[in-house]
Amino acid sequence: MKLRPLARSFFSRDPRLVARELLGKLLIRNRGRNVLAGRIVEVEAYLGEDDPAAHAAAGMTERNRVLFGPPGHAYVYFIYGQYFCLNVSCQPQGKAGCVLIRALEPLAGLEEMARARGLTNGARRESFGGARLQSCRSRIGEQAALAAEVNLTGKRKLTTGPGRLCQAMGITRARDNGKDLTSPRSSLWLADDGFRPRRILRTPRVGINRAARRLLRFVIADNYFASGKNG
DNA sequence: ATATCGATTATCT
DNA sequence: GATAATCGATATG
Repeated sequence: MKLRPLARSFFSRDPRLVARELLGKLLIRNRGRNVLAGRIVEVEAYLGEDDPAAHAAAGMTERNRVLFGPPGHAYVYFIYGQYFCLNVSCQPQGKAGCVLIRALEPLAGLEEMARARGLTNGARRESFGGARLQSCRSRIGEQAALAAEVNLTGKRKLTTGPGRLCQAMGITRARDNGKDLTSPRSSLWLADDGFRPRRILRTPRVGINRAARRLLRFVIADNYFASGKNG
């Protein structure tokens, strides 16, 4: 399947539209020979200065200035003393707004991700593949299939959650804040592989106090890798 | 299965 | 000095 980068114009719109349409797209990390990739399955829209929950609400500061710059760039911030979160700037230059990427379905570089997340201990180490799960079911039987599902559970811990996915892909403020996400030559970029979500859910945003009732979280319905419920 | 809590620091008031 | 767009561990039903 061919990968198409997302154009600058894709991001130069209302964050609610961008959020909805980012579902199903790919986030790709190029690190020399290594490629880490995941499909976006959960996002949140943060509007401009009229959204009290947005970092842009109080106007431009040193931290959030990427939000006021050109669309399609990474806004990475540090939170709770230990995690990073990745956003994509939206709206034309001068107008703030962004989409927070909250969960990925991991597709490539899972061993690397597990290492970055500190999940390489013991039984979780091996066998992340879906193909292997199929083969377990047919060849080895129920016992092994059960073991493979344990691995699937582990797989969910790689990139479900905004802090986790940044850790898995090595995304930090120092490395990635302000980076252009529309170019395949960038070490971090967004792509369309033709996938379209079947059904999309809207819910309140997670972990905020202000404007807590607005339905600005978008999730691919029934996706195993979205945060919250289990698969 | 749900609830609560501690970690740890850049950023803003 | 208080807060925070989180996570993982622990406690409890």
